[in-house]
Amino acid sequence: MAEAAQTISDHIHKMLDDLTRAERQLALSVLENYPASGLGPLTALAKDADVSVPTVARMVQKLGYKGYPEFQAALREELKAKVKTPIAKHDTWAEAAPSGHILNRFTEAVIENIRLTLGQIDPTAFDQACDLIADADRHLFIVGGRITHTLAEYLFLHMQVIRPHVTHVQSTSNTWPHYLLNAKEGDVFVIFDVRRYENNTLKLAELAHERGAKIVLMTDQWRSPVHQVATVCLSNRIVVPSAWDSATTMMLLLETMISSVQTLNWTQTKARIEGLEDMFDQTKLFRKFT
Amino acid sequence: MAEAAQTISDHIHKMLDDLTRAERQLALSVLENYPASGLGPLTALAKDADVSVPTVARMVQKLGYKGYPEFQAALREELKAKVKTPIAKHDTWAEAAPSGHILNRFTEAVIENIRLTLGQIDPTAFDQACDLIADADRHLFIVGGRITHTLAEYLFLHMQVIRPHVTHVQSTSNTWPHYLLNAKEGDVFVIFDVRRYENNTLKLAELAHERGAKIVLMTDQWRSPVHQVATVCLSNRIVVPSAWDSATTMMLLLETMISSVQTLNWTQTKARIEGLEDMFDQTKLFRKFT
DNA sequence: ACTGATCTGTGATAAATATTTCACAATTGT
DNA sequence: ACAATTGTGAAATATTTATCACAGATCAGT
Repeated sequence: MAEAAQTISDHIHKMLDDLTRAERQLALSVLENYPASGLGPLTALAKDADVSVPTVARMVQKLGYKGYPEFQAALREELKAKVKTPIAKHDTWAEAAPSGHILNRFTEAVIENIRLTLGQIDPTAFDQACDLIADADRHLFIVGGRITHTLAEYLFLHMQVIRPHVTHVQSTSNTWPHYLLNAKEGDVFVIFDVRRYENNTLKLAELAHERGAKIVLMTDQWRSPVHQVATVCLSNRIVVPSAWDSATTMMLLLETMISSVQTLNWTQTKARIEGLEDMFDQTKLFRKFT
Repeated sequence: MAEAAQTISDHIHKMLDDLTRAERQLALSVLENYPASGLGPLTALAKDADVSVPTVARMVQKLGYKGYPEFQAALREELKAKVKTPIAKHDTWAEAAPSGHILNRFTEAVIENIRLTLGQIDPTAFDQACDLIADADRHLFIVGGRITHTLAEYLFLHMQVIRPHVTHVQSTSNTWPHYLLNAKEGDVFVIFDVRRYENNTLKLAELAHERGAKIVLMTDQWRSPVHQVATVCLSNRIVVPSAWDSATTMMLLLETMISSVQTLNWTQTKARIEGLEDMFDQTKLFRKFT
């Protein structure tokens, strides 16, 4: 046990580079629900990680143990030690960092934001927003501000794959009035607006509303003035220990929305995705992953 | 084994009265450092509790298990569940929605991603990354791919405020070689690369590495090939119930990083922020329509 | 203090499982 | 096409578990 004070989890993590693919797959599986999985029989672990028995035997030795039983014994020792420590509270997310470390403070705040945001969300409103966004008969405009335009673009990138007739508008640009000319009754605007609320965005929203468009607003807990003309308003907690606001909660909601919308018209979407993947493959834009 | 609802520890406690002296002695030893001792071999447990082997076998059956292995399996299951529990107390995040609703399923997955990502992150590496990014003497290049470029831009927007000499590079664009010409030894590249990994990004990273630049890599749990030339590699869990991967965990890490970097050179940053705010006000960039 | 019933440990053994290791084929990446 | 990796199936080995008979210990009640 020359490996000093580091946990086996650390050790495995450090060795990750020296492991081959199957071994790494196994290692990640061990870490997945650590340490329980490593305490069962070797064969069970192999099946769980979807690798062969010899692979497990090989990796354990590569990690420096004489055999699987010795590895298990080490795990048990660690578990025994860990339980004894009264700091078993899970307020440390990054276990290797002190609880006052920014990693833990920030994560704690974000989780709290998520809890509060989700706790007061109206599932009906959420579903309604998804329905609107999924409806390919409506042109979809996605509007972001100075900071939020990255979120808007994230949504745009995905919607572009899922459905036709999507436009990304930046409210800080002076070209958005041109886009608005094309908007007709029943079209949908997804608008991002958090403090400090932007006048451009409000103006855009009002004009869109006048033209009979539906508005889905993604805002913060104090709600942008846009909410007065919004059909659906989803408000997020965004306060974190930082000089900035957090977009993480909104990102979560956004991705949930993307997942939901995609499910809603999967049949129509599937072909689009496959076509796109083919095109990417053909142009070799990406490297095939395995 | 109908006692599904309660923990094995509880169960043992309850049975304590029905046990004989040696069995009780054994049971207490099991509870002593629970559950580690029960996960080793039967003989070890017997010796540990200072009872005989048959006593262990007898007690296990008295507890209602078919044999010692089954008892161990139950312990492992409980351990597995327990590790997850600190967060799982929020069975339903969106209280108004059924637990099967996508809002709850998705959030559950993201929280799990966060837990796993933070759990295996190396705070030293994280701090090192922050130090590199905070160092105004090094030019900072931020590189994103097709999807990740929104994250890259999010980082860029903030870094632009916090420090000078920041450049946003899109690896999918064919203009990035021009940026690379300006990179000199000691400069820092923050590179985003998740599956499916992009060849352009890898090429860019390799060239940057050759020029002596430091590379901070934000990638997924399988790690982009860029990690071979990276100074710091931060890997994130990204799997969610969706056709796409989740960027939420990475966003969290990113914002934590921004917060940390900003704190590191706050004195230098403060003036920049104030100056910028003034400029926004003066140019009325956001008030055109008031 | 005695008795009888119950509990417990010993040592041995058979049965069951788990581990380790082969050689070789299939697969993968370069 | 070559080298490295990985899986397969099997067999040998090692370990663990379950159980037995029996002897000693314990204890309650007389």
